[in-house]
Formats: sequence, C-alpha cells, structure tokens
Amino acid sequence: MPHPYLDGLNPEQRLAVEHGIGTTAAAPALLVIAGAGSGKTNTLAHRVAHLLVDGADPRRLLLMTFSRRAASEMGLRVERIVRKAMGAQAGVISDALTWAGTFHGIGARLLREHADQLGLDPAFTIHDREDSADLINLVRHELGLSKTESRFPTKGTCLSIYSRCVNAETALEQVLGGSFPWCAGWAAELKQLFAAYVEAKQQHCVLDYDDLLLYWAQAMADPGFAADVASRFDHVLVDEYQDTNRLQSSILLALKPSGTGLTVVGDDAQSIYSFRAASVRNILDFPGQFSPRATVVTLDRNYRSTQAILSAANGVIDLAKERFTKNLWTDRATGSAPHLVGVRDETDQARYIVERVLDNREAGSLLKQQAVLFRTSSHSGPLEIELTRRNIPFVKFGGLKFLDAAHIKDLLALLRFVQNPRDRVAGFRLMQIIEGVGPASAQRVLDHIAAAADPIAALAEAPAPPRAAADWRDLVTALQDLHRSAGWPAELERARLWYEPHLDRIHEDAVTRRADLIQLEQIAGGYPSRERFLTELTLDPPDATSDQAGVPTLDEDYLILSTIHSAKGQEWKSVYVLNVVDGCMPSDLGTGTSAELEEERRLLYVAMTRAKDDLHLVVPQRFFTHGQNAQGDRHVYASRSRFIPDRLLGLFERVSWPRVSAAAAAAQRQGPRLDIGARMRGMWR
DNA sequence: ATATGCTCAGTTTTT
DNA sequence: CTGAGCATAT
Repeated sequence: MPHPYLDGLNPEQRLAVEHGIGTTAAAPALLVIAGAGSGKTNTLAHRVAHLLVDGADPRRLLLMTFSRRAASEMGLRVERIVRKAMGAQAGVISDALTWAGTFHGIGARLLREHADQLGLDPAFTIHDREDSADLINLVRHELGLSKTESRFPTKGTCLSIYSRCVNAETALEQVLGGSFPWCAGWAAELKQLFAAYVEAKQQHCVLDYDDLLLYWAQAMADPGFAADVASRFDHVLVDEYQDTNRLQSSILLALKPSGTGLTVVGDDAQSIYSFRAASVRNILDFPGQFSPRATVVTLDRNYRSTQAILSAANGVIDLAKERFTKNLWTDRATGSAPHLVGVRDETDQARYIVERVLDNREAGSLLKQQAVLFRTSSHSGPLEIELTRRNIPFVKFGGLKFLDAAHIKDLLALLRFVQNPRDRVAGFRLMQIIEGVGPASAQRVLDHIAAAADPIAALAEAPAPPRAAADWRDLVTALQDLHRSAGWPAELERARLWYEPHLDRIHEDAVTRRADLIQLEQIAGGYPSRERFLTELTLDPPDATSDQAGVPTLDEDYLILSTIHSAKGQEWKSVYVLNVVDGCMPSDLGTGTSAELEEERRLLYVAMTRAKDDLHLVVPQRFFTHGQNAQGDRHVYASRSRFIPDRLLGLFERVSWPRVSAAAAAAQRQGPRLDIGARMRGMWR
C-alpha cells in the first residue's frame, strides 16, 4: 500500500519511519542516530503519524521529549501529517495523544494515578532544586552538620552528590571518588544526611525531581506494577536519548524488555547534560541490551546549514577523543565561511553584534531569525545593556527564571502549603514572610501541626508567634479560606490580596513586582486546577525572561538570546556565539577531567550547528573577570578557544573589528595613552 | 532567645 | 542582584 505522505523523506528517514510497521513479526527496538539538522523531529513525527495511520491507538502511545514545548510541537506536526494521510477523520488524533511529555512529567502523572498503590499521598507536592536544597539544609542543621570542625559541603553540593547517586545508579563512595573528590572524607556523614533527607521528604509528602524517576523505576521492579504500566503502552518513543541517564534507561527497559515497540532517537555528538548524570553510554550500549539487537539507522544528511558551516562544525567535533557518528553532509550551496571575529573586549563584542544584527535586518531578515548564544547566562550582560540602549527588543532563554524571583516564590509557597500542609519547606518560607516571625517560631508552629490529622485546622490552635500580632491571624484566615477553596483560578486573587501588603513592606520596588504577580495569575488561569498548575510549573517553568514585563506577544519581532543548553533543537538563519575564548568555552569550571572537556567541545559543536546561513564566533581579547567590585577593571587577556586550534583556521574567515585604520594603528603603537573612555565606563559599571 | 539589619562575597549548564 | 555570617535591637 503506497503512502504518499512519506514521499518527502530520504531513504534513511523512511527506513526509520517504517521500521516494524506493516509486518506481523515482532520487530526489534529501533535506535535512530540523528545528526544535527538531519530532520530528526520530522522523522519522529512521521513515525508517530505512520503508526497512527497503521491503526495504532494514540492513547496507548508514550512519547517522551526533553520539554513540554517539544511535546506539544510534536503533537501539532503529527496532526498535520495524519491529516494529510487520512483527511477529515484525523481530527481528534493529536488530542488523544495524551501521554506526551518529559520523563519527569510522565513520572509525576503515573505516580499520582497510582499513589494509593505506592503508599504515596496523592496530594504530594514537587520540590524544585532550590526547595530540595533548602530541605537538605534544614536536615543538615538538625544533624549538627553545619557546625563541624572543618567545613561540611554546602547544601547545593550535598544535593548534587545525592542526585548523582540516584540518577547514575551509582554508590556514594564511587560518586565521591569520581566527581566530588574534595568531599571524599565526608562519606559517613553524607550517608546519614541522605537517610534523614529521604525520611523528611516522606514525612512532608514531597517528592523531588529525582524521586519522580526513582519511584517510577523502583515501582517497575515489582512485576505486578510493571506489567500494569507496561500494558498501557503499545509504543514508546524517546527523543534526545543522548541526554538520558541510567535511571531513565532502566525505566525504558522495564517498559519494553524485549525492545519491541521501543524507539529512541539521539545524537551522541550533542550530548551536553552529563552534569545531570546523562551518559553517552546509554546510546552506545542501547543496541546490545536487547535480543535480537536493536536496529540502528543513521541520519547524516543535514538540511539546515551551508556546507561551509558544516565543514567548520565537523572540524571542531573531529578533534573529539571519541566519536561515533559520521560527519554531516549537505548539498546546500557552499556559502561563506563562518566568521571568527576578533574584538577588543566585551563592550566591542556587544557593539559588533548589534551592528551585524541591524545590518541583517536591513537586508530583510527578522530579528527572530537571529540568535545570540553563550555558555553562561551572565555572559550576555554587556550585550543586554547595549541592546537596551539601542532600543532593540530581545527575549532571553535560560539563566534566571521568573520563578526564582523572591516574590513569586512567596506566593507559590502559600499555594503549595494549601495544597500540601505537610510541605515544611513551603510552610517555613510562608510563615517567615510575616513580620516578627523567624525560623524559631515557624519551626514551633510547624512542629505543632505536623502530628494533626487536619494541619490547617490545627493551625488555629497553634501558639501564635509572640511578636506577630494581627498579621498572623490574617495568614491563618487566608489559609483557611484557600483551604475551603474559592475555586481555581479564583483563589489566586485571594492569595494575592493576602500577599500584597507584605510585598509593599518587604520590597522597595513593589510596583514592578506586582506586575509579575498579575502575570502569574494569568499563567495560572491556563491550568485546570491548583495541583496541575503547581506540578507543571515546577516541572516545566516558563524559561524566558526579558527586560520588559513579560514575554512580548508573538507578532512582535525580537532578537533571541539563549544559553547554548537552552538552544538545543532550535535553528536560526544567523547565529552569533559569544566569548569563544578559553575560560568561557571551555568554561574554566569544566576543564577538570577530560570527560568534562569533551562535553564543552560538544557544546561548541551544538552552538555552531544551530546556524543555517550565517555564523559568527566572537573572540574578545580582553575579558573582564567577574566577582569584582563595582569599579574593578580586573581582566585577563584571553586566547581563542582551544577547540579551534591553528590547523582549523582555514575553515573560518578571520576578521577583526572594528577595522583599524593605518593611522589609528600607528597611534596605538605609540605606547600607553589615557583610556578616558574606559574610566568613564568604569564609573558606572 | 529571637528577629532583623548590616556587610561581604560570589555567581555553569537544567528536569 | 541573593545568601550566609555576624552584631545589635527587641
């Protein structure tokens, strides 16, 4: 039977799409190695669509992606293809594709559905990284580990160690030796800490990110539960498989032990999440986990970039110690070589980019088709200043989140505490908003209600903090009102009314912060219930920030600023990479082991392969170090990233900017002059 | 005893 | 621009 909607695919893509469909025999698992820009998402969408056209039940299809945005985009594409194939009867299909989301999101949903069976309170709340660190800190204090002779690891480090043990399925001693050698002396104390942390989470009815996977994986070890969950899904498809960790791979194995009905897609050259315990081994070892072995299909034809850009990117990744995918190729016209731009400092870097961006816009490409990428969120600081000065709108992805702002966290703590009054971290934060309530009295109240069957009711009888007066009663009333619930999202207004007086008291800039709260209220309106709102907000927080209040509406034009990590899976006509300098790329924090260094190399590769037509790597010669006081001018003379050694220079066009005239160059050679400009800038830095 | 104000340092990447 | 640590006011 012919399938005209598959005609646009190349032979390898088609192989991947049609694998195991239309035969009666059980097909082995499928691994698709999909290079950057090789039409990976499109191929996966076609496979899903093809399965559906072949008669698969969309409700019995599990699709795991790296973000919810990716999941919903996949849904739209699938719908378009299915409609092309089946016409009118296709309508409801993508709505029925209900099991699409991140590993963590799917985990949360399964755990909530099976809460009783697993001994979980179905009202459990989810701790984000910061909440988890706060809880670890609480436990750390209780165990007296904060007053040790030599300094005990910070809460963040403790959590990282814990998280790595869980996600890599590795013993503590090994994790300490491999990734945290400076903490090796604390193994016994850490064990004690983690045991207490786990106990505290259970008492408070909270799960952290890792628990969403860990509980899922542990439950799958029970044959009854595993059979129950596995039988819900005929097909399991996983995107970005190179960024999954051991724990996730064991979940998959439990879902589809024979490999039949399992498809994973990824590219080992783009693995950039090992700090989150993702392991390239997952993708490399995948075929051998099954019997018969998984079928491997490689997509190496690139549809995105010009040959000149690909050659440079291939050059960079060729120098990697280990690699498994072939070089990408394209038949797109050669195009001009990527620019390697030398500039004097970060200020000039910002000016260069603004000039190029505006030139491109003059030539007809929208701001949205251009993106500036950087290793670390703070690297875009000088550029953001320049863009604001020149009145160029931009949206920044990655880095500081909307949810990280103190006032948003305050309000969310209130909602979370109503949802789950045993969530001590939420309660602790919430109570201390009130003037006159500090850690000690918050603890006392929480201790008092911890044992009660109905904690919110018990709150009324709890001893009021001595110095809190009327404000305390207001909080208790607000909590009781919300507990009885005015309905969602109406109750959010009630919450905001309680919080606003405190906002005015605590923050000088209450006016701008109030706008955020209103925005939060709008976001909340899009969710069906408090529980869904809280869950999805912690699992998939809005990840754009901009200097304007809120994200500009879609019809406006704006420049994209993004960390390289957040740029995964995206593409733009023009791409500018900031600070392609040793110390930034690779980050000097990531050069410890050779594995870390290799990951930094892949990071540059990912950045370069985002570009379609036009790529600029900017190399500032002078680089201001951070962590200095306001007028500081401490800087280092940086050198070009070690990932672009001399022998690769032929693949780039080298430029310096601004172009130095002969006279100016001569003047510069005349020795030191007063750089008044730098001093003036320094005054305001 | 407890809350809060002040000062100083430090800042990867993210589900 | 936030968190931790210390000193002082209640």
